[in-house]
Amino acid sequence: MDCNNFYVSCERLFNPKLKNRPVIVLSNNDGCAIARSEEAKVLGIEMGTPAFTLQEMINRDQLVVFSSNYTLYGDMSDRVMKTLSTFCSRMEIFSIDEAYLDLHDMPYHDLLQLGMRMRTTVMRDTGIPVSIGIAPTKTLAKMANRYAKKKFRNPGIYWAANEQLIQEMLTYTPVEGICGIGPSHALLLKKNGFRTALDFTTANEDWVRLNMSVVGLRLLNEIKGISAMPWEFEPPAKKNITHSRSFGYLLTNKSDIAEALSNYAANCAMKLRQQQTHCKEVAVFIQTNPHRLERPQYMRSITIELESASSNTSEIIRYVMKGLELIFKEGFHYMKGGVTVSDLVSEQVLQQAIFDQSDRERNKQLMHVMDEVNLLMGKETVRMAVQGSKKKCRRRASHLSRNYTTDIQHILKVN
DNA sequence: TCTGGGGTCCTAGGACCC
DNA sequence: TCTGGGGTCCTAGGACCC
Repeated sequence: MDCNNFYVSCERLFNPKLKNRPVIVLSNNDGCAIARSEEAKVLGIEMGTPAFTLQEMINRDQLVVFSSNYTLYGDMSDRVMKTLSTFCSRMEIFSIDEAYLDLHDMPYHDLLQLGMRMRTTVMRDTGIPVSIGIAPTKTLAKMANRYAKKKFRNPGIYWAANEQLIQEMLTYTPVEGICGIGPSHALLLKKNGFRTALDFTTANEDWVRLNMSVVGLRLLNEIKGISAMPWEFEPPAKKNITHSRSFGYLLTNKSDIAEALSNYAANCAMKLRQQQTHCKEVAVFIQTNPHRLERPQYMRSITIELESASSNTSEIIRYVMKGLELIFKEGFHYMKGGVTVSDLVSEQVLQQAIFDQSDRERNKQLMHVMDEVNLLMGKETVRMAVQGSKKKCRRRASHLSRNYTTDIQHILKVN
């Protein structure tokens, strides 16, 4: 199952006038287009088109544009997933707008009918249009989903129920349309005479292993109908957590960058606590604008090992500041920076460093109180001094919609 | 002025061990 | 004719996903 133009669909839901109009949703900082309505696709707007190149269309009212509103999309995603899970408990949520359902043991003879019911129920209960592909393996199911979108838009569903229907789909799908084949492998395959997914099924296994590693081999099996991707019904714990952003403006002062990075660090620390892990490594990077080749470029990152694993906001900020000291160079216009925490360990199996003097239990309570207050009063009510004031938040989002489903102040009023 | 952010997995090669 | 063999761990870089 895959939601159609998900972010755009969420925005339209609360703004029905946007039906049949070209609509796009922009990335963070209103940088580029990351979701497009069908009408916007027809206008030729590609994924990743920089927003400033679309300004004229927006001014002439030919295009409606939104900043991304992840509070809204996240909540709508929960609703879609909950609705789907009433049909089948063996469900793997793959991304904010996609899920795999294991229909293997479903007591249905006609899976097409089941799929139709899922679609209409999700539409009725959440208002989000979805497409469904049904096939023997995950990769084929995903392909069936794309095939449904392209060729069977109206029912929005494709069931590759037998060899012949699978073959039709494989013939139609070019190699780059296989999920898992990116631009570089697509090029390689085409150079070697494999144009469609059906061509790929005839590829020699040793050749695939050699040129595309075990990942390619797995893919080959999957499109031959042999399942090679295990199910993950529980979301696995994250192995890294990154928070990185364009600053919104070019920064030259170390203190401004420090403020931004400490906010990113605080976010990482909060996510660590949410999944009950600590990190043993902190990495920081800063970079200038790579699109401005005429200006001096600088980009550096550094990874620092912690003395003992931590999820403490002030401690992680301290390491990030230390990293910044080491990599910052005067005289550049910095555009973007980020913090990654890695080498994560579960809170339970913590080992304290021998010379670690800090009062762990007390700090833990402090963090707990901070998280509770922030949960109750809104994100970032309690902050570390180095994070600066919330008002100075530089994120650009000039076309933000309301949090219709999560904030009582934002709820729609009906006259 | 202006071009996103957050992940995962795999491989080759080096360092190191007995 | 010929230099031992068999491992593990780490890292950087590549490829891919939404």
